[in-house]
Amino acid sequence: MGGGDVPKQTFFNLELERRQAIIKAAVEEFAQLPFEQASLTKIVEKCGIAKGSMYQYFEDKRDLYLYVVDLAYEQKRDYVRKAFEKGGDIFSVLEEYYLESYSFARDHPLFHQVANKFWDSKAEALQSELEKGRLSRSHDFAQFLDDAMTQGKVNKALDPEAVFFVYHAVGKELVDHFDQGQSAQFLKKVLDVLRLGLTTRREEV
Amino acid sequence: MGGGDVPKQTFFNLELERRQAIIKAAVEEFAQLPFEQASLTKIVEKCGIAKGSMYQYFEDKRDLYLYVVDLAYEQKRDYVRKAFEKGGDIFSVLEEYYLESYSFARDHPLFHQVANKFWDSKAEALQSELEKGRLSRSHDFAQFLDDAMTQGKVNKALDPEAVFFVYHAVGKELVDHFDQGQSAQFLKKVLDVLRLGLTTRREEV
DNA sequence: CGAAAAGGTGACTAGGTGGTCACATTTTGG
DNA sequence: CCAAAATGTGACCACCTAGTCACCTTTTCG
Repeated sequence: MGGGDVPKQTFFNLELERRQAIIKAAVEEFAQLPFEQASLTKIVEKCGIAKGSMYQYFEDKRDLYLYVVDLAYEQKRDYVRKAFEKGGDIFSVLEEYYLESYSFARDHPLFHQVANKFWDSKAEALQSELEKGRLSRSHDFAQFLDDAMTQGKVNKALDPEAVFFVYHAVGKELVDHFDQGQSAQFLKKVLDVLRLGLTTRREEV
Repeated sequence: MGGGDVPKQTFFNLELERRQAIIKAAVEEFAQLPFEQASLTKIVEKCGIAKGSMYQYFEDKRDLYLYVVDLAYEQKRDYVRKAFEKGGDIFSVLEEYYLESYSFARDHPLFHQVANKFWDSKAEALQSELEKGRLSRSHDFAQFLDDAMTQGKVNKALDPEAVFFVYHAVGKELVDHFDQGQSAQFLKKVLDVLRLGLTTRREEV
């Protein structure tokens, strides 16, 4: 989630307390509403600074938003990184990945909502950022899947693009529903559906 | 998608031409922007009627919106119905279903966008309508899946809720991407992933 | 000390929104 | 034919938005 212009230097010169108050208010607002509907006015009111001050720290609303989204993904990376470090086959890595995402959502619900809502943004001003994020994700997964297919872990007859498509869809839906208390049990069952497929297998797995 | 208050009688007393102009303008607006961001002012300007007139025909913005969404789903039903009439096993019905959805999106791109955007609505005023729609969908699918499992077409070891979850996620993503020119070929491949699962099968299918 | 630079401010602008209402026009029907 | 009912209208209301800028305060530093 590469930021655009990121905050100006003045923002980092701020006392910690003030900086944190701004971040807190912004995170709360952007967790509740998508970019287009979130209100900068409400943010400055919530953290008690003047409207004009905000424009000393950030170029505009988009700049503040992308900074907050960046913060959220920084936090999230600390969690999901563990899944890749542990290693194992593609299925155990994916399970670990979603388990870590789940922990992140539980430990940092506001950051989780911010990160998640980001992908639904329709605003013109965000489309290039979204495209960047999507490309980097699909590239990472393609690499990962390619290895698993070469190793014979994943059915070579499948279309890699279609596999990515399915995983992307299910992953997004999973993460979307973390707020609403989806259990780790259920996560396992969803991944089973993907692993095994719908039709009954004659072999034992 | 049961409407709320539906249009007032005055709307149906209107000359066809005027009524169609209103529908056309509303569909165009709601196809482009989600409910919250769509502008009633722009709609009345586009179809050349007075703001006040709109409130003679509809209770409010939500009422007009739900009417348009209803129209879209009426059209869509005419397409997807064919999938169920044809019969066949669960896999062929689902393939037919998405093929029909695809045709609908191609024939009525604006209606398709309206129907699709509906599910992303975050507005408080629409949540009860959304819940209604979701419940009726999941009920229909549950029935369908239950039969397929009883007949042994679908692996009985899978969790039905997890299967629904996966199908719902993938279905939504498929339909979302119809605008961007997804081919029938690709659709088949995505359904293959669901049918067969990721891990290689020892038996031939 | 004092001047210049940096930081803070909130009233203000311009532009939107959904919804209303007193009034004008048209249609209906006794 | 005329009154009453139905319909059409757009200026207007209250409320919101992102962003600006002239002015004030604080900090820096020669």
